[in-house]
Amino acid sequence: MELSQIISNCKDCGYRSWAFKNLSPEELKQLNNKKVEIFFRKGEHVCMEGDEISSFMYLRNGLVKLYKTETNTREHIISIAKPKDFIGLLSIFSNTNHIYSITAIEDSVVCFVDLNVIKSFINTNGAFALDFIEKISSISDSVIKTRIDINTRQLRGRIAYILLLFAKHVYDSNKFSFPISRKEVAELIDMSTENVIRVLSEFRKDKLIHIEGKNIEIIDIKRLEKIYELG
Amino acid sequence: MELSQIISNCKDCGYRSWAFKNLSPEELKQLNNKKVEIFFRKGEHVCMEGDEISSFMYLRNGLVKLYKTETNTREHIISIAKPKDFIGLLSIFSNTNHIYSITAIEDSVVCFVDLNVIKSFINTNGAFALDFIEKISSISDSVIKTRIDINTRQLRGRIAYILLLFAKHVYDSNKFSFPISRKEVAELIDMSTENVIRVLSEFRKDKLIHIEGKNIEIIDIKRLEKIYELG
DNA sequence: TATCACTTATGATATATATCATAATATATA
DNA sequence: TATATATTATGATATATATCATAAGTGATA
Repeated sequence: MELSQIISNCKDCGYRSWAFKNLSPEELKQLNNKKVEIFFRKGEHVCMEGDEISSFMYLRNGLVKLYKTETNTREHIISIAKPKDFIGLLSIFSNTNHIYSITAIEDSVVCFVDLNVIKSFINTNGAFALDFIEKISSISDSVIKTRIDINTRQLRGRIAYILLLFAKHVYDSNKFSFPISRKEVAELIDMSTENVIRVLSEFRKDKLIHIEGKNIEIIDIKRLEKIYELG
Repeated sequence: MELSQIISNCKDCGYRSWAFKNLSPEELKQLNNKKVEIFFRKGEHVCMEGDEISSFMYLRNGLVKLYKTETNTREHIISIAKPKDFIGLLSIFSNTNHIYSITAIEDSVVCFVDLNVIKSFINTNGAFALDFIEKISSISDSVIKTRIDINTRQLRGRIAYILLLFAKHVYDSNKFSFPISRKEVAELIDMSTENVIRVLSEFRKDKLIHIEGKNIEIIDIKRLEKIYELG
C-alpha cells in the first residue's frame, strides 16, 4: 500500500460548508491538526476488515468500494461510496474494529479525521452534532434502501439499476467508464459474473446500451428505467 | 386503529438507564412531558409509509415489523424490532415523512418521544448525543448486516437464520411461537411463501425442528447452525 | 516479445427457486 | 353455528439463475 499525504487546510476545503459548517474557527483549526488527507491509487486499500477504528473517514475525491471478504476468491460489496460520503458507515461508532474493508476503485483522496476529535465536537457543539446525525443518517439509510432495491429485483432489473446508478448518481452522464470489473458488479448486486456479462450483452443486443470494454453508453434510458421499475 | 395510552413515568422506566442515562432530572421531566406511551394490539399499525415524522419511536414491549408496501398483496419486511430498539431507523433524521410502515406483530408498547425534544437534548447535552449516536449506529448497522446475511444465503440457510434469530435474539429459547405467518417470513427473507413452508417441512422431516402450527421447537441447534453457516 | 493471469464472452447443462394447482386446516366473520 | 377467508401443506411444472466448459481478448510482467 502506497500512501501519499496531501497537505491542505480544512478551512479552504470546498466541502467544509457541507459537512463541517457548524464548526467555529477554533474547532476548524483543531480539525485541521487532527486530520490526514491521503491519496489512494485505484486498487489500494483504505482500510481492512478487522483494523482498529481510529478515524472518521470522509471521501473527498474518487470512488471507493465497501466490502466484506467471503472466501479467498469472492467478496461481497456492500456499497460504492462517492465524494462527500462518510465511507466507514455507522459501525465506527458502535465497534472498535472495522467490520468492512474499503478499497479505492478509482484514484481517490480520503480524509482521515481522528474519531476522538469528531466525538469531542459532538460532545461540545450541539449544532454540529445535530447536523452530523442528519448526514450519517441519510447515508446509512440509503445503503439500506439500495440493498432492498437490488434484492427485490431480478437480474435484468439489477443490471438496469447499476447502470442508472452510475449514470445518474456517480458520473452524471449517460456515457462513462465502468470503474469496476464485471466480477465486482456481480459481487455488488448478488449475481454470478457470467450473468452480469450475459445481461449486459442482452442489453447491447436490445440496443439499450453501447459497450466497448469498460466504456458504457446508455442509449435508451427510458426503456432501461422501465426495466428497472418492473424489477 | 385502537390506541390506548399508558401513563407511566420515564424516571421509573426500566430502560431509562439504557437509552437515556445521560439526562438530568430536569431533562427527564421534560422527556416525560413530551412522550406518549401507546399500547398496540397485534396487527395494529404504529405508523404508515408517508406519515409525517414527529416522534422518535422506542419499543418498550412486544415485537413490531418494519416494512414497505410493494403491491396490494405483498409487503417487503425490512426488519423485526425487539424491545429497546429505536424502531424508526435513521430516516427519521433525514426525512420529513416515514419511508417505512410499522405494525405490531405481538401486543406492543411504543414510546413516542417528540423528535424536537430529542433534537434539543442532542443540541444541549453532549454526553447524551454521543451515547445516542452509538445506540442508533449499532441498530442501523445490524439492519444492514442482517440484510447481507440473508441475501448471501440460499433458502435453507435463510430459514435456519430466521429460526436462530428468533430463538437466540428474540425469545432466548429453543421453543417459541412464531409471531409472524409463513407469508411474512417469506417477505422478510425474500423467498416465496410455498418455499418457506416447504423448507420448514424439510427441517421437520430432517428432525431439526418440531412444528405444530405456529409453535416451533428447535431440537438440533448444532445442525441448524451448520446449515446457516454453510449458507 | 513471449508468457501468464485475468477479464470478457457465449453455449450447454444443472440447480435453485418461483409459480401454478389443489386440498386440508385453521381463523375470522356474519 | 355456518360460511367465508386466510394459512398451511405438498406435488408438478416452469422459470430464473448458477455452474461448468471453452475460447478469445486484454493487460501485466519478466
